[in-house]
Amino acid sequence: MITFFNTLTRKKEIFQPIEDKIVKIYTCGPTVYDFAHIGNFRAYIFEDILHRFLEYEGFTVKRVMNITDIDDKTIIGALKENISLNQFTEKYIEAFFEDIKKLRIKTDNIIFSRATENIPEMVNLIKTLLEKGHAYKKENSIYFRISSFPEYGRLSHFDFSKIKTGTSVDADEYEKESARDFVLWKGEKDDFSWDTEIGKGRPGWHIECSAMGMKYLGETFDMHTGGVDNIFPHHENEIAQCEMATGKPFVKYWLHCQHLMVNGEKMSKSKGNFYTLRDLLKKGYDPVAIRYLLMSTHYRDPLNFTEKSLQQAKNTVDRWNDFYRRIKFLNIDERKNEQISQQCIKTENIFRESLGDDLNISMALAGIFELMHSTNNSITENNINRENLEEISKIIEKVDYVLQVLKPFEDSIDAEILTLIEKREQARKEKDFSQADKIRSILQEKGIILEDTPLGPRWKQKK
RNA sequence: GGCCAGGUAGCCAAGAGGUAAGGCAGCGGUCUGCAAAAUCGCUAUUCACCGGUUCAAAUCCGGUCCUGGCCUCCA
Repeated sequence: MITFFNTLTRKKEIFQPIEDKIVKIYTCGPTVYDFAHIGNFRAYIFEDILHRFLEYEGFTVKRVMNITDIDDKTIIGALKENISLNQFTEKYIEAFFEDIKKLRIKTDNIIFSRATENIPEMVNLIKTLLEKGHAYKKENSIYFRISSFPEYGRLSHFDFSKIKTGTSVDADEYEKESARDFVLWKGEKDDFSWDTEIGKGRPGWHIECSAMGMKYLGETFDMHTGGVDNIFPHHENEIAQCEMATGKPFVKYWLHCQHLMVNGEKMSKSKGNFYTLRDLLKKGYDPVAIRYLLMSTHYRDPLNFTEKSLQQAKNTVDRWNDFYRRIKFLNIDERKNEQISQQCIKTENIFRESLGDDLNISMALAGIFELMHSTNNSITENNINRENLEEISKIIEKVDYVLQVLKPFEDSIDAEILTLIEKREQARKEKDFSQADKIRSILQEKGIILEDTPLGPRWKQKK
């Protein structure tokens, strides 16, 4: 059984996709006007875990992520640099893909959909809304008429009769019938316009996700995700647009992840308290550790980012990899340990049940640590055989499809370093420990860490 | 003001009526020529606070305090 917390009902619900074994997910993606910060990536990592877990559970996942390449910020950026919108957004799109690759966020089986490539779909949706009387034209812009959707506020659980309207009113929105009405189509006011059946202009923000979601996933689909800051107004507006246009429910499950905090405050561009992935990599942090840190707190809890936690995450990831390396290269074949075999089965069950419980990752990880613990114990007690080790590495590899913390083994090494390792072994045999230690520290400076095992020295790259 | 999330050891973090998982760091022991890795042991009578319900509460109820978010672009 899989359950997810649905923002719509504020409850954990049993997950039942509309079509058996197929899950259709729309995930809100980046606006490509700058490098994404790690708060943004927290959301993408959460979605990545969700996606990978559903695949792990045997679902076929059909997923769309939008790339918002037309909005005020991208336009301002392009104007500032005096280049075309495409030229401007292209470099941030590229950067985005570089970054998510480093964070091991999957890109296969995902449709990355650019707003600028889906203008006709948006125009069609707006046309439908106009025809049905849920939208109206004022000046050259088109607005959604909220009064025609009585359920407005269902997702955010706002009672609009009790809420004051926002104070800031956009200059091009003064003609709205009601202050809450939101723009579907912004009438032409600069060069960034499309000439369409509904007039010259460009799409509003909310319409793009609706149009692209329905284009690829249908009028009703399983899941829609994003950060909690998208609940209102973005996702609320999407529901309004889609359900008024199609007369059908838009999305079954809404999942939202909490913010990444810095010094107790939301990490955001406007506050200036953000780290980009690039900032952290420049400081020498390991992208896998960053992934681990961002995924190891439950997605619905706020996570306070500190470099100290990042260091902790790095140590944990190192331990994980040390363990994996250990069992892969261990040359031991004593008697089979039935308890370990049992525990392997148990570990996988815990992993599945925990992630199936609204992605309880702490619990899932704890299960793996228990297995590591017992395995190490069994190794010390010589109570383990090759078959056990294979069972264990199989589990570790399997869960790693979801977690993505294992690193490839270093398979090549300089001949020069190899010679140094041999020289040190020779020195140790001759009990010339000062020479041996000297070589060891030289190697360390070169980023090679030595471990002396009963079976001879083992080396690893310093991480 | 309305709505929402959260407050559990030095740090991170599970648990949601049955007597505090796990990780990191630290300390002590084993192993080692010394390290590293591994391992063993120790590290919250207590879960923001105050009442209440119960045989039993970190978990339920009432109240209080604190932090953050949304209500305007935002993952």
